[in-house]
Amino acid sequence: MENELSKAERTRQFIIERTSPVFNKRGYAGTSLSDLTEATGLTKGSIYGNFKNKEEVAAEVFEYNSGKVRKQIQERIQRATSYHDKLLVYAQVYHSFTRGDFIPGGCPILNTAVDADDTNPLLKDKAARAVIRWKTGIENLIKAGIEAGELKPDINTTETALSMIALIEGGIMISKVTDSPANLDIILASVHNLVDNLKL
Amino acid sequence: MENELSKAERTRQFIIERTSPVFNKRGYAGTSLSDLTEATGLTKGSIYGNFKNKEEVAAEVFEYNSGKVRKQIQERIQRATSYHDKLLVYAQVYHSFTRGDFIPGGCPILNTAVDADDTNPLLKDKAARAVIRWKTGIENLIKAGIEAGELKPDINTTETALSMIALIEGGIMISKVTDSPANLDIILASVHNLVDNLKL
DNA sequence: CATAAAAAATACCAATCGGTATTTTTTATG
DNA sequence: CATAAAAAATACCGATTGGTATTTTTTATG
Repeated sequence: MENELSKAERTRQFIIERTSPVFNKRGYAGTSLSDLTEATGLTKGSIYGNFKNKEEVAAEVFEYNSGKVRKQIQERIQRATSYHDKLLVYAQVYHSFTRGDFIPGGCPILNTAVDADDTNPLLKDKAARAVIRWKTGIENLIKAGIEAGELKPDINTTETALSMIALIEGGIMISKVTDSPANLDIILASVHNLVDNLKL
Repeated sequence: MENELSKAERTRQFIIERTSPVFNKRGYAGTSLSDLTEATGLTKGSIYGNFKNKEEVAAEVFEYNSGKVRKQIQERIQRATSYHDKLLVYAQVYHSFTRGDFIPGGCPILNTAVDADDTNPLLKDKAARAVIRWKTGIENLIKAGIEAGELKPDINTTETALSMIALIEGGIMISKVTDSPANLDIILASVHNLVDNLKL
């Protein structure tokens, strides 16, 4: 085997990529094996040769989708110079997310959390870890901004982080269900304002 | 027929009440006909004698669940005297919602919106209307509070209403998936603060 | 208390569900 | 280019899906 990725690994990746919008739109119970064969052009035998079961595909699809969002955000945060601008990234990226088809079906964390919290412990745990990782990331940015003398030293970091995430996720839900990207913009303006108020 | 409610109407109501937690927890696709017969103790024939299909049960269950939440909130808002206190109700009621089993499965608007927005137009529309009704209700409270000389006259009512809803719904998602009611409390403190800042 | 209507249960349907065992095809390598 | 291993397709499984037609039971009323 000369290739950097084995055939099996490439097919796994192929299945994940092709089925990722299906799981994100239809949820775990709403996605059937025939949805997977249809999306990939492969047969059930081939899919079950590469994954243990439907749940394993869904789990890897979640990692793929949430990782895609996270990397995009991280990239923009790294490019931003001030901590204020880094935090503002969150008020900006979701604007474009909801318009184009960067992630068809919307935020995978929101979708998976709501889909799985009463039904699928594995997926629920993955969604929970994604939320906590996100929260910790924001908290660390705020703390670093405070230490850099850029942000107010008395900020409640946890409350700020949780509120930013809640605003964004709630905003995505509202804008998607009402078919109104403008509703998300309005809520993102609220996030923008919240971040502005952190400045010294 | 002497009774105020016909037998058929009583059975319909019985089916709705018994299956409401199932739909709210498992979602539309995740709820099967046998879940419905199990929850009610009735047979498929009986259920289909009272409802056109599964979708009609789910639709009425959503109205039942969301109406239950709405009525509870309306009651508390009516009891509050100032507009400030009326708005604060939103920062208070969800505290208890997430703890006890007032609505097993969490907020039906959030659940149905995320569950249905890419799959079921009927349920999506019902969830959207519930969101818009909620938003309008908050906007009207703020406007009335301004006219009463109780709140700042330059409040962006739409932004405030949408942000409150987003915070609450995002907060419910976060607290449920992380199994941490405390996370919701923290976010509700943010809602409280937001409402306080509306005061003159 | 007979009777008719309404409601619920029974019995059934084709289609699809998630999953597996086996066969065929593709792939890499000596 | 033969060969063995890996991957994909085929064929199959019992169970369950949403839904319906029919029969039985319950209910209200004259």
